[in-house]
Amino acid sequence: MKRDSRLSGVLHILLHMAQQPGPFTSETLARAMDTNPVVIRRIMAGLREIGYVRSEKGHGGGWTIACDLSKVTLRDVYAALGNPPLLAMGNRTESPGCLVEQAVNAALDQAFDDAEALLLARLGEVTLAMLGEDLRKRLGSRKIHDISAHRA
Amino acid sequence: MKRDSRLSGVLHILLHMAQQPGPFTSETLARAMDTNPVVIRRIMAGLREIGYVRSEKGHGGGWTIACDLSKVTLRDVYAALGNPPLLAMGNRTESPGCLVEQAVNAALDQAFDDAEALLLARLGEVTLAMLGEDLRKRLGSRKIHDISAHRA
DNA sequence: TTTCATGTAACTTTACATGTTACGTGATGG
DNA sequence: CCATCACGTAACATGTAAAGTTACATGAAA
Repeated sequence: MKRDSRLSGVLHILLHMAQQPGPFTSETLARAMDTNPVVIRRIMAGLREIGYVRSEKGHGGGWTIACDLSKVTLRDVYAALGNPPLLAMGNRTESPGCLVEQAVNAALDQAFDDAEALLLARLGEVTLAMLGEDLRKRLGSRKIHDISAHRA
Repeated sequence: MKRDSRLSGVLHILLHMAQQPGPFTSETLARAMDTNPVVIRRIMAGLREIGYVRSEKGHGGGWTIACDLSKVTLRDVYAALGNPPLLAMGNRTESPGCLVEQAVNAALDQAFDDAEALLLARLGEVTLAMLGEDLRKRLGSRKIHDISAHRA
């Protein structure tokens, strides 16, 4: 299975956007992320519906952050993506008639559920603002990289 | 990505085998698991190498449990499968030059690593013998299902 | 020496994230 | 008003990995 990197991707985008005034076109963001504009629009669609970002068409259009970064957690962003599966493993059959399989599922589900809960809790502890803070530390004296400067 | 169900599958097999004396052919196990004999051999291969099960060719051959069920944990079985990925999500780039992506990775890795560690710990707490105990409770008065009875 | 059962390679199928192409919608600016 | 820009979205292509299938070799038992 290919690993789902949408959460990683969308956070990358948001953090870039938070570093300088927008709006940003899908085209610009795609160049910075080394991917396709349509992919950007796809993973941003959920955030737009919830209102974390806004998008404008036409000249001077593009994407803009429309939320309080200190109020939105990584878990919120994950939810905006539609809560995709977190674990790469699962049960063979979800509601088996076989008692043996029921026993196996019960044991695995306990471990799986615990791990999922912890992961979601951890994501819920980190806000986008905290991510931005951490980035600022990493930047140190270095100048911020203007993603709009990328030209084909 | 399709969900990996090998751990679920191999546990199902082991638990079935623990309920009655062997050996069991891949054919028989495949029928009970509603899958293909080759799939059985594949997921059992790792367990054989470590010595949790043995396999014999020819007449009267098949698979036999060759370990102390109270000594082998679900984590051990998982390891025997080759430690496949646990999480369905990951970072876009593992060693990014972009500082923004580094900040994102750092935040996500912390959550990911914690969740993986917890999952492995939970799997390490459960032995195959404990699974068998749980199964016996679920069986209650019911008679055990003889998987060898399946006939095409 | 025939039959049975595993061992394994090679191929097909399925599922899903990602990438790409094409075209529609609406906003801006001349 | 119409050409351009940028998003919205459907449709299709690609890459990857698990699961399923076929084929055949190896070795043990009757």
